[in-house]
Amino acid sequence: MLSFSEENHLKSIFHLSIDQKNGVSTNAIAESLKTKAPSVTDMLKKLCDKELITYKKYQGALLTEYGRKTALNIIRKHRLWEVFLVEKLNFNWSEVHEVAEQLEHIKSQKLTNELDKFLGYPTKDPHGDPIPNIAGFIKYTTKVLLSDLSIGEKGKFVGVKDSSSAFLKFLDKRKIALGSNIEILHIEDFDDSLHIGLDETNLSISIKSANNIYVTKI
Amino acid sequence: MLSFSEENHLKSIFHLSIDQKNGVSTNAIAESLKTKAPSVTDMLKKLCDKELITYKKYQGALLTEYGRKTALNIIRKHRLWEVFLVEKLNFNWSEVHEVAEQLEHIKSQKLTNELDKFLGYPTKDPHGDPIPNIAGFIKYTTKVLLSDLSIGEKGKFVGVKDSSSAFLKFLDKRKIALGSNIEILHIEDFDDSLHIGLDETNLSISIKSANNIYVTKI
DNA sequence: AAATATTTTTAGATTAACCTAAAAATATCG
DNA sequence: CGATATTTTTAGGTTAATCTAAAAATATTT
Repeated sequence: MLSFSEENHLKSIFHLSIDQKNGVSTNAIAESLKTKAPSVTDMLKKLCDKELITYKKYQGALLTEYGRKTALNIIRKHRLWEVFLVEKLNFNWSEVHEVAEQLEHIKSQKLTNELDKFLGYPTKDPHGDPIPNIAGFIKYTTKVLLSDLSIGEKGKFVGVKDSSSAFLKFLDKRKIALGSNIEILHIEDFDDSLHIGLDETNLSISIKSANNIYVTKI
Repeated sequence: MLSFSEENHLKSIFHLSIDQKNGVSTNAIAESLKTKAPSVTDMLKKLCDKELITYKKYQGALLTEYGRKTALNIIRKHRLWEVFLVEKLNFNWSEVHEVAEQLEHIKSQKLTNELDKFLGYPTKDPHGDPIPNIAGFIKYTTKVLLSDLSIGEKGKFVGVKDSSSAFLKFLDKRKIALGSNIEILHIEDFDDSLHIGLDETNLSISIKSANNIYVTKI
């Protein structure tokens, strides 16, 4: 039975592995968990003993297949709870993360699978991130950053990169919601800001925002 | 912010206070939490510092008003989650306790209150125990043990005293469910076992079982 | 490639939540 | 009521998860 801290480290390693072929660095994990490097080193040794990761001194951490499955199960729970909070309990997508961080640690296979069934086997969480199925399989959809589109191209808003509360509220205010259709109308030369067509209206967003918005080309 | 252990101690003190006018004893708490007396002594000092209980050496623990409200909030969450598990996720009443023990520690006022709303503001959990409302108010119903009824008296099954999984499964097997109408037909002299009329059928149960079944007289 | 900078690990402390063994206080019983 | 039993506390130890400071290894830069 894993502790909350062990689970959080695994999850962190999983997320940091995505854009990283080699081992995940001690410092990166420490930063993502808001702890210090020595604490992470201790934990890496423990996770290695439990065969959840492979770890050699100074070489960073890599998930084993067992560790990967374990991490995916935690992420599955996190995202299912997020769906529950938004669809059944009137939470906004900007306020689910903190609560899901707690709920993801509840241990009960039956709970997870019944929740999945109750929600109708959702494949995406409220931020557009894919939900691993019971076997740990993730259905990725090809998506690009809004900032990668050229003038005249159109995309459908399918997810956010940084799902911080502040950014999600920013999107709410501008009525940019998952599923919105976005067309690049113009790119400002001097600050790279984008003029976009959003469903029926037009607006302007910064390059920083465009770097946080995932779309599928249409 | 209270730790899980602090919350569990509070809950234990609350439950043990029910049939106890004086302070709750260290040993009783230790037994209910499956820890040892010295661990409880440590925790009582801490809870006293936090003004959740009053505690004098050798005198046992008494909840303050603040401690009582805090304990009731944990119990409220526990019982709401039990309702959720049974009504929405197909759990049996004999398997909800363990999971609710975890879920009761999730910290989010909004979650608790939205869950309450989602469930239609239930007043009883699946074992017939009352659910405190948001203000910590509990609506007690007058109930007696089945073993307190005399021959010829009738009662409606409204709750269990010991809600151990084994006892709940025993009730399931005999189709004794919350809401069942029970009539005392005969009491066996030599072992105090009861012959009862249950809805349309008759059966015999031990005095030990009758001591675990709450009914309202009808 | 040597010097410097950065990262990571080791060493040793701290805190929370538990424990055992023994001492102290309270309760019970003849 | 005094002896004995029980309960509770104290004293001191353990483990998990954190920390700081310093040492060691790796990476970068000139």
